[in-house]
Amino acid sequence: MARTKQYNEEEVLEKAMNLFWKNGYETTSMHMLEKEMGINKFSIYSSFGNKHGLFLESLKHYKSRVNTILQKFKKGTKGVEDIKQFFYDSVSSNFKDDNLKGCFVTNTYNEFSETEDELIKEQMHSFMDNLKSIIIAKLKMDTTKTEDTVIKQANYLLLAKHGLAAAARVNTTQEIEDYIEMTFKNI
Amino acid sequence: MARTKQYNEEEVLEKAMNLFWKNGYETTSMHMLEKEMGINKFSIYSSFGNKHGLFLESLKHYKSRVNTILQKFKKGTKGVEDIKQFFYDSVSSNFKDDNLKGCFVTNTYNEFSETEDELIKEQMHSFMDNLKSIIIAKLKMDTTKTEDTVIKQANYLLLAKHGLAAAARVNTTQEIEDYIEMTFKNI
DNA sequence: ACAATAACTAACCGTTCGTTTAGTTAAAAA
DNA sequence: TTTTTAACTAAACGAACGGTTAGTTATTGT
Repeated sequence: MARTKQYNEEEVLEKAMNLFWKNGYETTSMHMLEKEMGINKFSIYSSFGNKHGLFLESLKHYKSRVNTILQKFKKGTKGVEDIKQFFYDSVSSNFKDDNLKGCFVTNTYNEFSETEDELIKEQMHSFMDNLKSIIIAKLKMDTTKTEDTVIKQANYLLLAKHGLAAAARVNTTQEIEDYIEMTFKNI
Repeated sequence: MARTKQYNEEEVLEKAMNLFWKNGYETTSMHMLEKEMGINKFSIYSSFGNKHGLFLESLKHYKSRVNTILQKFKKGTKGVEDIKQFFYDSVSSNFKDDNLKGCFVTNTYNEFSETEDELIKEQMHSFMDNLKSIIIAKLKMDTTKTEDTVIKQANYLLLAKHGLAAAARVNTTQEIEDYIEMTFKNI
């Protein structure tokens, strides 16, 4: 063997993820990534292939990070109350260090909505489908709801979650809280 | 005087607006604008200064176009019912010619949320503030609501409208309709 | 100690970006 | 008809983009 890597791939990936999360794909340049990750282009390309590959890995890394919240959500037994708690958990990470970046998946969903990038779309759909099925499961815990009501409410909540993630970039904690409370008033 | 312009400034601005609306600011290149507007770079620069100026004019043009809907909204006398109708009016234009572009102002709001562009932010805030004051006026038509309730509901609806505009790019007519109906169940 | 090899640096690749400008064309004023 | 001047064309500008590569450095197994 030969020389060992002087950087930790997961560490620099975390930094890349934060930059992509904040600025989106197109706005983040390789130059910015070099500076933020603390390694140069050669190292980035040898570790992640290209900018697109690095972005995909950042997305996957993000998904594995939010998996903690998602697992807690899945395990809940309180139905609608779990969904509401999940909403709160999702935005709370945003207000930790003053970085209002929204949800990385939702941001990406919006930025790539007009493109034909299959790899990105696959990541988006798997995340959304998973989320939807969990929401449906929670709603069905209330056995008085009809199948039709469950579907309608699930669609509503998914859209509300989408909007919440987008709004989390620009709104205050209070506005977000009011929004969540109001959203669950009639569910 | 000398030679007359062979293009109509408002006509080419309309085309530029549609391109910016669909793709956002950064993704839209001057080359694309040349092709779409049907005039070349020189003409664009002499009429609109630069890309940023053209974008600002496109935004203003958009705002004057949606002013029709906004005036109708303002004139309404049915309170909450007017707000709901405004939500429907806002998304209906999207489904006319299969172009799911959302709301141009909201798209811009999201794209520029991390920048320091004062001119853009000014356009955003004037639009949002105006919208909020109209919503508050409509809510206050129900005199049984307390001031606190009005503010909370106004914030809720503003966020819902924001989310709706973002979702209009990716969701189906049915999902959008369900979302609006469900949104107003909580008011 | 030394050869092998992977990690590194830095300069450079071809494109495309937004913007400018030299040169040409055409319409209005004289 | 001639002069003036703005509208036009097209080529070029420097900077930045994502990506590559020749050359150097350092660590490993022998």
